[in-house]
This record gives sequence, C-alpha cells and structure tokens, in this order.
Amino acid sequence: MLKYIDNKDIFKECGIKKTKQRNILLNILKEEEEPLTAEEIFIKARERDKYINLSTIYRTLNIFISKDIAIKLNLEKENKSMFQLNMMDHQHHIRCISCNKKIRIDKCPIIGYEYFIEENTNFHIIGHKLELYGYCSKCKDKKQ
Amino acid sequence: MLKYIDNKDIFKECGIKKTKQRNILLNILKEEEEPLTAEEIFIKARERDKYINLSTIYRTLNIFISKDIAIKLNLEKENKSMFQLNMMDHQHHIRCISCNKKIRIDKCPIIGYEYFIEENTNFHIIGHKLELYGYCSKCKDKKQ
DNA sequence: TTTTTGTTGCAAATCATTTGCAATTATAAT
DNA sequence: ATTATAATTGCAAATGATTTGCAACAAAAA
Repeated sequence: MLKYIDNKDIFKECGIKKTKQRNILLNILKEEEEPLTAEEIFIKARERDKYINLSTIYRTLNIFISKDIAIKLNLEKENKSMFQLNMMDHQHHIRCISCNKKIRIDKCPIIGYEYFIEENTNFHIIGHKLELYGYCSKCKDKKQ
Repeated sequence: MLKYIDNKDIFKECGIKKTKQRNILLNILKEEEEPLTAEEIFIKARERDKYINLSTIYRTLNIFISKDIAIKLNLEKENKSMFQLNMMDHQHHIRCISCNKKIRIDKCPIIGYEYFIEENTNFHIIGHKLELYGYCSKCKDKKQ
C-alpha cells in the first residue's frame, strides 16, 4: 500500500528527484480519499507552498501516473480529469473462454465510476466484481 | 436495438427535428462498430456534406447523448472523448448488501474500457460481468 | 565545492469543446 | 401551398484544461 511508504523511498524507487513540490503533491494524494481535479490539487498545494505553479501540478501528476504512483480518471460527466493515489488494492483479470488463460488487467476502470454512481444513486459503495472474457490472441487465430 | 430503427422515428421519438446533418451523423454512428472521436466523425461527415461544421458535430453529439441515442466514452489515455451509438444491450446493477435492494445502472462503464483492453492484451473480448455492491441510502443511514 | 542533470515558474501556445449571433431550414398553423 | 414559428446551422471567436519552451534554480553526483 503506497500510502504507508515513505515519500523519499517512493521517489528513489521511481528514479526521480525528491523536491518540495513533489513531496507536497504526494502528501495531498496520500491524505485524500476522493479523486481530485488538477485545480483542486493546485488549491490545496498553494496552502503549503504559496508559489507553486499549476504547470508543476500537471507535470508532476503526469510523472506520478507514468510511475504508477497515481491514476487518472476520466469521469463521464466531467470535462476534466481527476487524479488519485494508485491504491493497487484489487485486481481484475481477463479470461479466455477457449483455453482458460487468465491475464491481469493493471488499471481498474471502475474506481472513478464508483464515485460517479455514489453521487447518482446515493449508495455507499463498498466494492465491485468485474470479469472480462473473450478469446486470447492464440485462440482467436485458431478459430479462423 | 437502435441500429435497426429508422432515423426518422428516432428523431420523432426524441422530439428533435430531422435534419440532413443529424441524419448523416446518426448514420455514421450506426455504421460504425468502434467508438469515434468528434474529429473522426467530422471527417467522415465531410465526405457526405462538404460544408458541415465541427460545431454542428459537437452540438449534435451532445443532443444524441442527452437523448440516449449515443454514449460518450472517456478513455484513460486519450485527452479527447469518443462517441458511439448507444447499444443498450446489457445492464448492470448495484446491490445493497444489507437489504438486498437492487437498482439499475444505466450507463455501462466498461464499453470503452473493453476497447482499450483489446488493444493492450490482443484479446478479442466477448463480454463482461460487473456487479457493484454497497449500502443503499436507507441502510447507510441506519448504520449511524 | 563544483559540475551535471533534472525540475520549476512563468508566459505563451495548443487542443478539444462551447457559445453568440445572424442566416437558414424544418415543422406547425393558416 | 404559403406563411409564421421555433429550432438548427455555419462561422468566428471564446473558453477552459492541459502542455511546452526557456531561463533560473535546486538536487544529486563527482
């Protein structure tokens, strides 16, 4: 769980420099349960660094995403992206209905959606199950 | 299945005027299996109406979405939306783990994702199962 | 320290999408 | 059919999110 790993170690592991700005942003993501827009993160960041710039927010978030520290959610309704600490806490698979091969799917498409559904249904969502199925590349070829 | 309903009847049902431009756009969506960007739709539309404007594309797509003729997908990677005919072919639910109440979820979050996963795994995806679960508004309140 | 390399702030650019408005077209009313 | 009405379109310009070039700066390596 990323949340409990020291920032310093996360940055080292990712091979990026530890800076005041990145530290602030990672802390914000760690503290936050809900996904945030870049703008919201910016506002929170300004409370801790009066001069931090919005482009630094975007650049840092993009690095975090490329290093799997964060994930980016594109909710249906919004015209802007939301960002969240990568929870890495559950896993989905896609299964071949011919040979039964399973492979992991590394990004969960539901995280942002849960949030969206919570707002629309007034449910408090605890979890979900998702299974994709189809034909793997080999079995797909065999069929023809 | 929307695909097999006459455009004229779709427009009437939705209470919007039948115009050449809307007709072209609905045909493009009907003919296409894959989701398309507004730009891609625009290019295809230009082949049929030399003077159709990009803002008409956007306006029309937004109307189609509000009338549930089309759906909008926000894939993780892309910074632009994709649009697709609303297939209306399967249904998901959210279930209350306390009282077992079920309510329908009208937009499937997986459609665009399947497409994305196909590209990344080389699977041919046939379908998926998704179930969300949590506490409904009443049960949520009771707990406190 | 000094050097090297990566990171930041700023301003300007870019790109997708939306909007105001006048001209045009579809439908309803005559 | 013809006219009146209300909705739709094309155009140009605006908007809003995100990215980028560049010079100044800060972190890590030497």
